[in-house]
Amino acid sequence: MYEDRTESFTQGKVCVVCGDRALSCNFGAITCESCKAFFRRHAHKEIYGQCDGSCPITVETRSYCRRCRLAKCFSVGMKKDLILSEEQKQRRRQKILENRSKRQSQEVFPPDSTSIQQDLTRVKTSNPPAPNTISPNSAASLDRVPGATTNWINPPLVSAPDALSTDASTVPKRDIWEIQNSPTDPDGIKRLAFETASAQIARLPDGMAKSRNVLDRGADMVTSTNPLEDSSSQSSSGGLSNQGLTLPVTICMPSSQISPTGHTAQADLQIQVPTGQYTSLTPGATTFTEEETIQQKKAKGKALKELNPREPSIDCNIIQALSEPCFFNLKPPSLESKAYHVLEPEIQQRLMLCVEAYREFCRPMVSIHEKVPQNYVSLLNSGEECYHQLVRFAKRLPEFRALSQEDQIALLKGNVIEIMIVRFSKCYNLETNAWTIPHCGTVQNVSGIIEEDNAMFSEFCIDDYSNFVRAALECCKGDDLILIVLQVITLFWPHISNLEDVASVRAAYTTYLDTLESYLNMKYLDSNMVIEVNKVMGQLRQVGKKAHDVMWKSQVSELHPLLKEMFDLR
Amino acid sequence: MYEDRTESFTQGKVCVVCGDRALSCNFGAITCESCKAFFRRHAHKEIYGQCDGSCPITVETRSYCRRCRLAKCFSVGMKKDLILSEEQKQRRRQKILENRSKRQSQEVFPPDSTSIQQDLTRVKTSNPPAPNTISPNSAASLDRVPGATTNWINPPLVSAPDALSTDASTVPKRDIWEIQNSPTDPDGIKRLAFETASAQIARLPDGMAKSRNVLDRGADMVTSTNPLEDSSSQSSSGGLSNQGLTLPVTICMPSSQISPTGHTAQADLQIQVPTGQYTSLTPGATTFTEEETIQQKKAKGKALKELNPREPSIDCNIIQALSEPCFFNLKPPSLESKAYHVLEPEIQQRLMLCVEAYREFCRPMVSIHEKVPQNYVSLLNSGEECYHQLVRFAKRLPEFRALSQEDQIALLKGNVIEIMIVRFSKCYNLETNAWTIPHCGTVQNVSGIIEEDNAMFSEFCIDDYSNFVRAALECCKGDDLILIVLQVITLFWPHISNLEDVASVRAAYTTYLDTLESYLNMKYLDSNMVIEVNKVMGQLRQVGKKAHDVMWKSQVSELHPLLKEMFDLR
DNA sequence: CATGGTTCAATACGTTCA
DNA sequence: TGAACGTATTGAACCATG
Ligand SMILES: [Zn+2]
Ligand SMILES: [Zn+2]
Ligand SMILES: [Zn+2]
Ligand SMILES: [Zn+2]
Repeated sequence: MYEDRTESFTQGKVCVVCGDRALSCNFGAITCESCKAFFRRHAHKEIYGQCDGSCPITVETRSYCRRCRLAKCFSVGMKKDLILSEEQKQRRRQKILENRSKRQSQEVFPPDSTSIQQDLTRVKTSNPPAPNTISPNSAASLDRVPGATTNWINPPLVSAPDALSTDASTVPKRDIWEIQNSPTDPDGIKRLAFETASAQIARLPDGMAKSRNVLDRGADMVTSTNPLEDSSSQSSSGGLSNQGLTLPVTICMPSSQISPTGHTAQADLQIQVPTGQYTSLTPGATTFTEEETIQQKKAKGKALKELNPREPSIDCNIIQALSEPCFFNLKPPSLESKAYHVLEPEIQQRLMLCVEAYREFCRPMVSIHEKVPQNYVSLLNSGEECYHQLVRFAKRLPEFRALSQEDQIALLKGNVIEIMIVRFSKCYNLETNAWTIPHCGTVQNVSGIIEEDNAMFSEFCIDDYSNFVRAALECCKGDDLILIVLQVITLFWPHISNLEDVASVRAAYTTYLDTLESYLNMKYLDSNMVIEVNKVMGQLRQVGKKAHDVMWKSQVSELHPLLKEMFDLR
Repeated sequence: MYEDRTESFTQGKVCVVCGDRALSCNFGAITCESCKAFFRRHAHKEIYGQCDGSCPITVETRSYCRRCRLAKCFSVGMKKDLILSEEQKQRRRQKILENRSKRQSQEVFPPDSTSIQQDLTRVKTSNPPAPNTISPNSAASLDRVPGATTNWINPPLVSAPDALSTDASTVPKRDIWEIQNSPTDPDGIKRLAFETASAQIARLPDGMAKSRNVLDRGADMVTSTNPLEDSSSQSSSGGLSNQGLTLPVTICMPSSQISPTGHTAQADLQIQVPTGQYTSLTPGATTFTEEETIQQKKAKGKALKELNPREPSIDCNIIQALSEPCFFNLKPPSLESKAYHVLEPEIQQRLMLCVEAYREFCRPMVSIHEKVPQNYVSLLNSGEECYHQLVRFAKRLPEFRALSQEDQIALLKGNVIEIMIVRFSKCYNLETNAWTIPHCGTVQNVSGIIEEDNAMFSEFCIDDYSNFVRAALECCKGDDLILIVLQVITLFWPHISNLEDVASVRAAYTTYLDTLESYLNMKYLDSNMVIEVNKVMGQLRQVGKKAHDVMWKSQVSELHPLLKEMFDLR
C-alpha cells in the first residue's frame, strides 16, 4: 500500500484487483505485489468465508474478505496455471543452488582471502551465504592430520555392510579414526579405540555444564555470522571459562562454595517441569530436591548474591545471558525452506530429526539463577541441566532409543566430551583464544588460566582446541546445520567397547554420516566440502582424546554427584 | 490502559473508540486491545441500556455504558463481518492443532528428567510420536450469506473462481510430509492430490460412503420416479428430531450416553443396505460396524435403556410415532386437480417433480428402534436416515443428478440445514414454541432446553426460529406445496463456494424459483404472495446462518461420524 | 526488465487468565 | 474486562532466471 500518489512514475499501473499501485503483470493480470502474493498463496486453496460474494475489493478492504478477493483475482483474468507447480519450483530451486555455489566456488580462488576475520566479514556483507568458501591457507593449516582421510563415506571401525549406503558406496572406505589414533591396522585401531573409549567414559565432570552456558551465548553471535541474519547481536563479548569445557575443573576452591543447592531444575517456556527429586544412582549420594519454582530460585539467587558481597560476583549480564533461552545455540537454516526439498525425503527427515533433537540443547537454563556461580567449579556444578539436555537430545533420535539402556549410557558417557566440544566451538573466539559471551561487555581470556597449571594442562595445548575450532568454523562457515549433524554423528561414534549392539550403533553412525554427506553434496557443489568436514571430524577426535585425558587428572571430589555418575567418577 | 504517555513510540496510534493506545487495526478500525475484545464479544449481541444513547466513551468511561460503546464501535467503522464465524474459528483451531502436532511430532519426550537412569528408562517406555494424520478437506463450503436476498431472481451468488475447471487441482494441496514421508519423487505430490480428490468421493468410507451408497442408490430409485409407483409410501410421516438438526446439538452430555452402537443401518423396504464398516477419515476415530440386524439393534436398544435407568427417557409414544411412516410430512394438494391445468405443462411437470422428490422424505425411519434417544444429541445421532432421505430426495431431481458428484456433495453439505429447517417448520407449534409430535399426547417444548445454555445459544435466539416459522406458516397457510418447492429451491441455493459447475446450479435454482413464482401467480392473484415468500426465504437464510454457527459451536466429539462428515467437522 | 519465487517482520485474529 | 500471548496471514523487499 503505497502512500505516494505519484502513480505516474510507476507508469500509472494500477492493480486491477484492488487498485493499489502495480508494478507488473502477475499471473495474467496487472496487480500489486500483495495481490500477487495473495493469489499465489490461495489460488489452489479452498477458501471458507461468509459473505454474499459481493464484497468490494479496494486497497483498504482487500484483506477483509478472502473469498471475494480470490474471486476477483480470477475474474480479472489471473490464471493459476501460471503458478509454478511444486515440481517446477523444485527444479528452479535446484538450479539456483547450482548457480550459487558455482559462483562461489569461483570466488574462493581469487587471491584476496586474508584473515579469518575478513572472511567472516565478507560473509556478513556478501549476501548469498558463502559457507563453503575456505581460505586456502587455513585449509592448509588444518592439515595437521597426517594422512587425513578424505572420504568419510566409510565410517571408522564401521564396516557396516548393511548400512544404508545410499549411493557412492563404491568409494574406498577409510577410517578417519585410524588416522587420528594412529593405529595402522584396522583391528589394532579398533582395539585401541575401545581402550580409549573405556578410559574415556569417565570424564568431564562439570566443566561441561557451566562453560556450556556461556559458550552457548557465543553461538548466537556466531550465528549472526550468517549473512541473512545480521546485526541484532552486537559483537560485544563476555568471556567465560570455556576451557572449563576442557578442564578447568582442576581449579580447587573452598568446599563451602559448593552449595548443596547448586543444582538445577528444568524450566522451559513451553514445557512444564514436574517437580521431583533427584535420586542418585548411588544410595549414599546426596539428594537434591527440585521443588522450588523458578521465581523462588531467582529470588534466592539474588538474595544469595546480596548476602555475600565480599565474594567476587560475576557480571550480572552474564547471569542474565545464561538464563535466557537459547542464548548461545546454533541456528540451523530453516529446513522448511523450499531449497531443501531437493533432498530425498528420507534425508530431509533425518536432517529435521537432528535439528529437532538439537532443540533440546536450546532450552533455557535456570540453574544459573539458583546460585550465582562464583568460580568455575561452581559454574560447572550448577550445570546439571546440561546433561539432562544431552540425554534428551539423544533420546530424540530413534536409533538411540532403539538401543538398550546399557548401550545408551555407554554412548553418552563415551562421546559426551566430543559432543560438547562441537557444541561449544561456535562461541570460541579465535582471535582472543577465549569463549565469547554475547551481551556482556567483558571477554574472559582463559588462556592465562590454562597456563597457570602447566602440569595439568601439559597435554592439552590450547592450540589443539583452537585449531579444531578454527577448522570447524571455517569449514562450516555459517552453516550451523553441519555442526548440529556433527553432534548427532558424534553421539553414535561407535568406538566404545562392550557395546551390546554395536551393529546398530554403527548403522546409525553410518546413516547420519550419509545424511550429512547428502546434505553437503546438495548444498555445496564444491565436493571438497565432504573432505573438509571429514578433516574436522578427525581433529575433533584428537582434541577429544586429549580433553579426556586431562579430565581424568582433575579433582573429582568437588563435582556434583550427577556428574560423577555420568562419568563413573568416585 | 497504558500509563505511559509516550504515545509517539506506538506511532501515535490511538483507539478511535476510546482514545487509549492502539496497536493495530481491529475489525476495520484502529482500536485498543480492550475495544477489540469488547467488539468481538458484543458485536453480535443486542445490548439494551437505559441511557439516552449519548454517553461519552473515553478510556475511563468506556466500561460504563456498553450500549454506547458498541454503538461507537460501529460508528467508527468496525465491521462485525470481520469477526470470524463459528465455522471459521473452528477451522482455525483445527489448523493450529494440526500445525502444532506437526511441529511436535518429533517431540517425543517429556522434558523433565532427574537422573540419567530415569531419563533413559523413560525413553524405553515412551513411544515415538504418532504419525501425523491428515484428514482431507472437503470441497464444499458452508458459507453463509448474511443478508437476505430480496430479489430472488438474482440469487446472491458467489462467483466461484474457476468454476469450470474440472481438473483435480482444485483440491487443496497438502504437503506431502503431512501425509506420508516416503514418496521420493516429485510426482508424489501430484499423485497425492489426485488421491485426495478421488478420495473426496471414494473414501469417506463411512459417513460419505454411507451417503454415497445412498447417492448411488438414490439414482437407482429415480427410475421409480414414476408417480404411479410409490404408493407404498403413504403420506404419513416419519419425524425425527428436527430441531435437533438445527441446533440442540450443542447440548452437552455425558459421553456415556453416546453409545457406540448409537448409529443406524439403512433398512429400507426397497433398499438393501450392504453391511460394512465405518472407517473414519481420521485413523484414531471410533469405528462402527453395521452388521447387526434391526432386531438385534432393537434388543440392544432396549437393553441399553434398561441399563441406564437414570437417564430421562423419552415417552414411548414418541418412539412409536417416530417409527411410523411419514408421521408429520407435508401434504401437498393433488396436482391432478384441473385447477393446475392452467399452468404451463413444464411448470406442472416441475411441481410434480418436487412432490415426487419430497416423497423420499416420507419413508418410515427405523433407526429410532435401535436406541431410544435420550436427548437431542442422541436423537441427532440416531437420525442418520434423515440424511439418507435427504440424499434420495435430491437424487430425484434431474438437475441435481446432472451435477458432478463433487457438486452434489457440496450442495447437500452446504444447504442441509436450511432444508431441514423448512422441513420441520410444519410441526412447530407457535403457541408453545415447541415442536409438536403427532400421535403422542405429549408436546415436547424445547425452548426450555435451548435456553438452558445461554452461552451456547446466545446467538441463536429462539425468536429467530419462531419468527421464521411464523412467517413461513402464515405466508403459505395451508399450502404445503410452497414449502415443498421451497425445499427444492433451497437445495440449489448457489451460495456455495467453489462449485465446479456453478452455472448449472444457478440455472436449477432459477428454474425452481420460476416454477414457484408461476404457481403462486396462478394460485394467488394477490401479487404480494411472491414478495411474501421472498421475505420468508430471506429469513430462512438468516436463521440458517445462526443455526450454522451454533452447529459449529457444538461439541463435535459427540456427533455421529456421519454428521461430522456431513458438516466437515473434526 | 519482466515476472516468477522467497523471506521476514508486521499485522490482526482468537485465546487465556487474573 | 483487558492485558498478554500464540499463531496464521499479509505484504514490502528482495532474489533469480530468461
Ligand atoms: Zn492489488
Ligand atoms: Zn466476500
Ligand atoms: Zn479503545
Ligand atoms: Zn450509553
